[in-house]
Amino acid sequence: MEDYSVLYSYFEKINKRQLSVEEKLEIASVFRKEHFKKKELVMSAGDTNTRHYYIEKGLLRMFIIDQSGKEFNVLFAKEYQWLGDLGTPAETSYFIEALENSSVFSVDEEGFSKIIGYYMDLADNIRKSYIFLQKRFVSILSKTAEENYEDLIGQNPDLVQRLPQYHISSYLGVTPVFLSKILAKRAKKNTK
Amino acid sequence: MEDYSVLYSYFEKINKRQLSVEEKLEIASVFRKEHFKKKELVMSAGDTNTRHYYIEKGLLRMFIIDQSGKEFNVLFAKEYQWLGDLGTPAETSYFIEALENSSVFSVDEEGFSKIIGYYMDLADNIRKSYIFLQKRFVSILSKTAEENYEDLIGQNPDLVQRLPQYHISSYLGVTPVFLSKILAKRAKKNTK
DNA sequence: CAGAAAAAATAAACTAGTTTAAGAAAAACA
DNA sequence: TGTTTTTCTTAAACTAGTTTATTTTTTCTG
Repeated sequence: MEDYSVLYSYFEKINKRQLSVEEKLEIASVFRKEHFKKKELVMSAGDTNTRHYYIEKGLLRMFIIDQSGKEFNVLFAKEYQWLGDLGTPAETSYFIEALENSSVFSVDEEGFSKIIGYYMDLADNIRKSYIFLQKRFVSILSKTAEENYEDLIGQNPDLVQRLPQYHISSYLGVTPVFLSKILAKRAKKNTK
Repeated sequence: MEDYSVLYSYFEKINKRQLSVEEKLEIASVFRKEHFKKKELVMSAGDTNTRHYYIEKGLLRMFIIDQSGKEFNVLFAKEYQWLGDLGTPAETSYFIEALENSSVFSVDEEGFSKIIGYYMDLADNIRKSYIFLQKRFVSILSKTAEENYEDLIGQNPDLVQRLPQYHISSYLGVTPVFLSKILAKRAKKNTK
């Protein structure tokens, strides 16, 4: 029997009270625990009815592949964060890949609305994602790659540690080569 | 007495039935009809409890001003479209400005949830905005400004007519000078 | 319709970021 | 632990896009 305690804790936290045995049973009945190995694909463009994932452990990325075949990282998600295509059940244009061996609780759209609806405002959830993306959008367009890197390291120092550089560069919208240049410049500054 | 017929039609359309007199009265009681002259500011960064706008006539832009003082157009909205900061009631970081003399129906967050809730799924609305923004984000990062211009003209030919070039350039994330270059190149191609 | 103001075009010098390629360092693995 | 694979660095030539400034064109207004 899989351990659902992290998931229960999550709901107890947002709900600010203990869960009853019945509630736990219901949660366990709609969520499925899944394990993904590093490099394993969780979902692919073209999939319909994609699931939502609450991450127990690990690190994943959501990305797209554009017409020219280039990958572009839209976002990263780690322990205790949600990840999924909010556009479901429509056909997704995103891929999700595990960057570390990860364990997640997954739920389909139906279960998501049902269970999440009890505890949190779904609209509010999407709203937050929207606001996050808007900020990221403006930031990437209005700042230089160097400034955006500084912001990222300021806000998510651990992510920078855990991710290979070429994933960060893709997140920042620049080539790995250019990010490497930025880092070289940065390193020089810091020794001086 | 202001004319609310465009607003009623909107609700009748999404609702797929006629509205009763009582329903119309309720709508009229929560929505306020407002007129904005070209260049007039509808909302400003720092405002809280911003309103939602359903546009009867005209064209507006939502934009931010970054740290360096540069403006950046996030989106345009015209007749029969909704516009507003989905993050309300929190302090907004956006400005909205009328680009043409415009008339709109405005409603506060409370009225929005109340009335809109009857007819449409609010979450779904935000979800759509989110998906739109995600597409735009990826498109701007993965394509050249020239490709993005072609996309825009393909999808919104009228907008390109109605907007001054420098607003389009800001929407595309480039300078007006560079957009002008793109257009010159385009014009040459089309005469050849 | 003239004059003023706003918007667009053009030019030239510049910089942020790309591309390709090759070697160095680090990580994974057997 | 040595070997293979993956990741990172560096270099050099290039391109997309910026900046500043000037001129031309278009739009607005009295």
